[in-house]
Amino acid sequence: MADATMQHDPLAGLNERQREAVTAIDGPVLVIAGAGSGKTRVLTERIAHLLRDHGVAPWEILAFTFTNKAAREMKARLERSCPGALEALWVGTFHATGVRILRRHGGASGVGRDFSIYDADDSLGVVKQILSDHVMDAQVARSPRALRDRISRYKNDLVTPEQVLESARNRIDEKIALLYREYERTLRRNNALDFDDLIARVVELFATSDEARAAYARRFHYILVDEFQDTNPIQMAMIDGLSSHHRNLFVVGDDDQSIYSWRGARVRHILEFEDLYAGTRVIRLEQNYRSTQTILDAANQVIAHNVGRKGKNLWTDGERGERIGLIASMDEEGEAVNVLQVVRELVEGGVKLRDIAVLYRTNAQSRSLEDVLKMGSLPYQIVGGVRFYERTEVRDVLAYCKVLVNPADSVNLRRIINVPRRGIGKATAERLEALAAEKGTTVIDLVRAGAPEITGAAATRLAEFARLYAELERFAAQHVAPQVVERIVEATAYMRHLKEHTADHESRVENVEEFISAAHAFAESAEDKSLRAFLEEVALVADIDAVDLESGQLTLMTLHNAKGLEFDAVIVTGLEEGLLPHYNSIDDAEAVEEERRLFYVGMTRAREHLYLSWANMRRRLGQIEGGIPSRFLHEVPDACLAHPLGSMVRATSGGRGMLDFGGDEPAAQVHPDYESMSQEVGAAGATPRAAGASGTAPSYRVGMRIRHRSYGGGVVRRVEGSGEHTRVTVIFDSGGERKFLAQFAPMRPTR
DNA sequence: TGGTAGAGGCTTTTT
DNA sequence: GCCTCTACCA
Repeated sequence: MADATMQHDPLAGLNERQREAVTAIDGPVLVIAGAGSGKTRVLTERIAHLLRDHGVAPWEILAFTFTNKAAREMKARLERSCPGALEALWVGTFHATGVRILRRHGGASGVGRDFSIYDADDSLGVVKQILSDHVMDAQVARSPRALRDRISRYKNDLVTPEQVLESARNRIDEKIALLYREYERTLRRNNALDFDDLIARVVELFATSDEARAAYARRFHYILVDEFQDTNPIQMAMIDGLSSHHRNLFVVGDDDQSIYSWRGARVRHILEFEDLYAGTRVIRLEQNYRSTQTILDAANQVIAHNVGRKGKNLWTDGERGERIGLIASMDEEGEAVNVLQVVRELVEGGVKLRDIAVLYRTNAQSRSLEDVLKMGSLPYQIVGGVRFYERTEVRDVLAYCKVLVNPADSVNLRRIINVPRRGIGKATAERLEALAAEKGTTVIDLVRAGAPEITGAAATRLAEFARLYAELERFAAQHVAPQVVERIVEATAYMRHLKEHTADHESRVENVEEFISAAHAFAESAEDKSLRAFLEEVALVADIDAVDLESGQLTLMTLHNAKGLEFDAVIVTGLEEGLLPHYNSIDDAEAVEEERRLFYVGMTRAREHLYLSWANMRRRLGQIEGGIPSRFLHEVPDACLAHPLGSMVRATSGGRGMLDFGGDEPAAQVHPDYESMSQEVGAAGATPRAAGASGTAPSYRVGMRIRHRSYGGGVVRRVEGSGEHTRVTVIFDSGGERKFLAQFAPMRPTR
């Protein structure tokens, strides 16, 4: 063991508190880990310490992370510090771990081992199907989405349909309880589990079979939980079922970073952990290794406005650092242009593009940023928004896969039975479903059996579909995931369907191709290359899992997605009343505190440079609304700001125009003199500012020949807008057509 | 049964 | 402002 320690000492380079956390082996431990205090490191080193210095076997350890990405990274780090034998170590999200347990315990969870995993969209399909099959109160049926969310909340709070029914106070509540019950039945009939079930069924399994529970509790001697502040009751029940026996439960979290209460997470779990687990050792990590003192001071001051917290104060040995920049803009487009300008200045100042993040409260805010970025030449990646696997064309192909793996899946069968169109209309589909219900069989079995009740033209078409399905089924039985996916696309002539029936078929075809590539990529790395395994991976991936922070691109994402990440420079945008804090939270003191935590999470992502941005006007749902600078801005001490907030607010409140910051200033500073800034504002319409200090952008005319740094020569086809909003559409000699923002595009006229 | 146009909802955040 | 669903007609 001495040798092992020589190779890698898990305790080297840790501070006293971190060391204490790593070496507190037995019994419950609660680590309150402030932002940037090295909690990931503590978690990994603790596992390494258990493995190397305490003779713990890898299969005795179970660690829960918040994302698959975090799990992957933790495993990679461990592979470096203690190579080998990590196969047996369980590190994953609650959902992924739930699936692992449920696949092993097949029937115990009320579904077969080959169950489908329903995502939010599938669940919504179930709710809609129930609403259309059963005549429901108009009031109940109004919002299927809200109903689905409500069912999800019930499940996360361990509330059964029966309990909802008992506590129902009116007819509507009763109807909802019945709908919830029917939803659960439908899922079982379809041999499907939704996201919440992946954890709920494990809890149920533990409750009904003490044998199963004890087997896991005995196996996993050491349980670790990351991001503990974001666990919800059902996850807590799972943790408790696994650890109540030996009580070797190590949880790490930060009550100030609890931002998932809407998903049922309870800060209570961290605040009351000591009461739940008697004899808990509490360790606080408050030394921050990430941010400058200025950023920490600002974040500390902001979060101090919250009442419901344990209280902590982050400090650092490091530099005071530069002050926080403010970006005030006229509207969201101006904000986007200013943000791009600041990014350019940062890059000129030596910050790498991949170390810069632009954060926002809602996905919708990414649009204006993206519009501007598209026309510039900065490579960027957007995390989230319309998710890849939620696109119609991808879901269609996915639905074929799901039905092939689990033929009882009537929701997805309904999706594909007439896609591409094959003349099996709504009437026939509903007839089949009614027949199946009547006979106590499944739709697919009726299709396979040829359903004698269906006659005429519909019968012929149904027979054709049955033939197609049988062929795919035969093929799927003998081939791996990528081959099956390709076969589906081919046999259904899906690409032709896209070309004939959709307007934007080019990008749709690309998406389907990307889906096929994803299947190939999966098959290259996965051990189990089956379609079922592929579907499982697809179901559990989150957008953030795919983010490549090494890719050299600027990253745009929501504040929620930024949790756990860090960047040299962070720009938090949309700091306006109504956006941050959001409208839906503004009237509720507790909800506002969560919004403040969200802001706090955003601020503490930054290592050196932090910018806060707001706009005076913003389009929301097609309406233009006035933006009042967020109350949170006023909570940042003036001493931390590069400019007094008051002057910046006054400068923009008249709505005179977009503020422009001088390109000659060092990266961290906004324009030093707001008076001169205002003058520039007045002139902004006439003379666009070029990026950096290179003077004004060239003026473009239609027909002019240009040369672009990346795309080469081309001809100007259109010129729109004026001043810094000027957009130029260029047809390149290489064939492509592109649109640029004149002031930023690296191109010039050639004659 | 399939195509189209208009209405209506949505957007807070996601495993 | 955009997407999805519904109603109605061919």
